[in-house]
Amino acid sequence: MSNESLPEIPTIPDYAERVLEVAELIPPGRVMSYGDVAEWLGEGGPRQVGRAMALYGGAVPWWRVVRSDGVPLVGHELRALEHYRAEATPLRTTGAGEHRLDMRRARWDGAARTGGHR
DNA sequence: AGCTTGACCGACC
DNA sequence: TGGTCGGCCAAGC
Repeated sequence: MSNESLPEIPTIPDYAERVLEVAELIPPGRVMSYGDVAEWLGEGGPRQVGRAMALYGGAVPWWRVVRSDGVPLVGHELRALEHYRAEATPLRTTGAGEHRLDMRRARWDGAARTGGHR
């Protein structure tokens, strides 16, 4: 018998939960692309990771999971850039004066290594 | 069952 | 540097 007075507990799909875990592993000042996360996870694809982040990413460092071209999350550019500046994440300025992540330097592959070093 | 949509990606031009 | 195109894979309608 379910107690109808209890608050509804949002259930997070298992896959999404794994995505969130990976997001939490990314060290400050570094980022992973949606595709990187999917690849490391060995399941799903970039779009699945994107969906998971869109729906449940609010509780984790969402700004460290980005598009592979380094464009800050649309709709949250301000907040994201604030974090990047605070974490000293490598940025680059485009000709139009827009800030984008310098993926060459900011991309983190540490999680892809089993052991350890670089 | 089929079509559209999405916090995507890589190749091309 | 920047725009377009096709592919991708699951969720919604």
